[in-house]
Amino acid sequence: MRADAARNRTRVLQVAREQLAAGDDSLQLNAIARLAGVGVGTVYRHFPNRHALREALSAERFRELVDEAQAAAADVDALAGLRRLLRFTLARALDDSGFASVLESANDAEAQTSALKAELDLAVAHLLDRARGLGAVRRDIEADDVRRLLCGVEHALRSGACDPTRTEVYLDVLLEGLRPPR
Amino acid sequence: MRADAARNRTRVLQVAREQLAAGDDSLQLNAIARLAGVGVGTVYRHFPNRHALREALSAERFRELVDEAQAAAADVDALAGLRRLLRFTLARALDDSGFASVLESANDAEAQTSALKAELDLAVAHLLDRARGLGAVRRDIEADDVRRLLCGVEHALRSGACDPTRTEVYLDVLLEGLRPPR
Amino acid sequence: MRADAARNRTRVLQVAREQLAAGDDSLQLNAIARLAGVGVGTVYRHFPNRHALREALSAERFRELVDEAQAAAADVDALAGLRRLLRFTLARALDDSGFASVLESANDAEAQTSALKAELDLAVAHLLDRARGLGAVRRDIEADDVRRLLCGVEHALRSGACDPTRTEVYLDVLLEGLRPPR
Amino acid sequence: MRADAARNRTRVLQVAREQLAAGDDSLQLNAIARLAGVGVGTVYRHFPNRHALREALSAERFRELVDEAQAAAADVDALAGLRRLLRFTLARALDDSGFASVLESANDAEAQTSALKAELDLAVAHLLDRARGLGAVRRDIEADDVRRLLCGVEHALRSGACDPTRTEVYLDVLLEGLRPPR
DNA sequence: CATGAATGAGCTTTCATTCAT
DNA sequence: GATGAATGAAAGCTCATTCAT
Repeated sequence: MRADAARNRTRVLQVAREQLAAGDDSLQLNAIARLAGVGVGTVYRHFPNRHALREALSAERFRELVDEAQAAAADVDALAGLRRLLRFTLARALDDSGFASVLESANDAEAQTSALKAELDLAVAHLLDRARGLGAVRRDIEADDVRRLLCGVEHALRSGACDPTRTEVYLDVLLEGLRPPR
Repeated sequence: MRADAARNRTRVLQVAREQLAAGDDSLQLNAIARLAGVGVGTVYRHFPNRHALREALSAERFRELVDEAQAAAADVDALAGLRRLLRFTLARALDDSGFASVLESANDAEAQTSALKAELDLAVAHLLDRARGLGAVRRDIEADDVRRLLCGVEHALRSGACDPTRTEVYLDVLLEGLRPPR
Repeated sequence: MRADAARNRTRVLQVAREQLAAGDDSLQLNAIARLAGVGVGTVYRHFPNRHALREALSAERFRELVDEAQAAAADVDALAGLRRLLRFTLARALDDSGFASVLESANDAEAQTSALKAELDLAVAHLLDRARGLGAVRRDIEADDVRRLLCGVEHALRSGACDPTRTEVYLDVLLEGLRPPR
Repeated sequence: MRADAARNRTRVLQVAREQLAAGDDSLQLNAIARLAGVGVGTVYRHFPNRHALREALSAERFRELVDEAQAAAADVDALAGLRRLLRFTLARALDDSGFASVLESANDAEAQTSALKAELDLAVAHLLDRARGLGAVRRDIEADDVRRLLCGVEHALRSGACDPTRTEVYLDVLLEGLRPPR
């Protein structure tokens, strides 16, 4: 990538982050372009739509999530690792709706996002396999399902007053639900 | 309500339904007004925003859901009733995203919707109470939680290819998750 | 027209005039909207394109031209009237390129412009008829031709350094050319 | 000029001609570059703007016009030569708006164009001188004026439905107008 | 209360031009 | 000199919402 393009890309991401920090989730590409001192065309070239921008904004945190998942997969106690990973992911998704939407979307704008998602699902698949060995996870659930269900829980938590006790309860419901039926 | 007002309201709802049936979920108030041969202002008077319109469109089906919930609450087998009710609700929400959004929203536009929701939650509360007596539902879950979690599951199902087997699995995960932890 | 619409229309025209006075012939609808404190949509609603705006800006001066043409048609000396009218029109067209483009265009955006043009051509037709009676105008030339040829002369004058003596010469060439061939 | 530069220049001109032949008068430098398999920068190096490209595209036909003018200047019947030359030029300008714009412009992009124009004006000046001797052209008209007035006539013909009879009439008006006033 | 023209913010595309490589 | 990705100004459309009539 050309140096000036990289510079502009960085400025755009920086401004977008400032907007989010200021409590504006709308990520209006026009406004961002103006604030970044850049033409709209430049923003659209780098990020063809809002979702692509969200993906770029989430890339770093997604990388961290993948690391976390890999650590969890290597945990001695698979069940504890699973619980910790889901709690970690849920907290992050609740904190950052952009991140949640990237995690949930079935249509990635950037190949890098799909790659990260694949890496995540791979680590989670290992984790699930080991947990299954302990009788802690049912047979008909894959990494993909866990990701989707977790986003569902995040959704359920968002729809209503933010109540920290609900977070723990819903997370527990999910973990119990993942166990093989009695 | 004046006779012409009632007529207009009916026409608007009818056109909105036609639009949805034609596969257009956008419910653009301008377009609906035009197709209904009515001013935009008239549409806005009856339905201050898209969500209010969705509520009106869902009222009938919501009423049916409440009936179903009351029947389930009266079922001899509370657990079977719960499962049947959740499956019924999920099917409806998956079939009709407007209905799903009304079911999920914490901010009702119309008092009637809130009333229906209260009636629903009341019936579900009874059902849960009885199920709890059978050891089939954990203590820290209310009717409200069930509604939100079900919407979460609906969300999880939507995010990805429509796969009927997933519907049953996710529903099962939810029901298992609702049971008291082992 | 609604009072607010009329107000906005007026403001837009006023700003457009200011822009022209400031030497900016580009008539950018976005810029005008901004300066007029009005949305772009409003400008586009009133004036679907730049040409429509030019027509509106020229309406008054076009009306004056029609009056002048009617006066010329009533002149005792038809030939003098014709010469005076052509000189008047040419001066105006050279002074105001927007006016010239409205005068020349075959595709009017507003019906009012077409009406004015018809009125102009009617007056000129009378004038030509009388001049023909004096042997001062050839048979195969209509009012429409005179208007187009005058715009051609304006064009010829514009293409090159502005030289007042050329104006008189070219005008004379046109008037001599309109006479019946010897 | 380097061999590859010459090759590129040729390819660009060829593609531009194909575009014009296909009815696209916009001569978009980006599109032409793409179709020519060449960078935009290369097109801009050869032709700093659209007008420069038009001049290059017209060079050959302009050369032919100059030849025609020199032939006319050598014609025994100066008046017939003048008429023939004007008719020839007008036909060419009407057929090719790019050619017309090059003929008309007061600001040539390429020195070669200015040279051709000078050569043209010289031949026309001779022709006019001889015609003046026959009393067929007024004193206050130069070759430059004839070129501009002819472009004016072309303009007048373009503004309106294409009507071959008008071409002859307007041309006649011009020739009559060029004669000394009675 | 009904009406719908009017409003204007926002979005996205286009394209002439620049400039880093 | 060649290259073409990158730039950003401008254009003009869409549509939710308002408000004069």
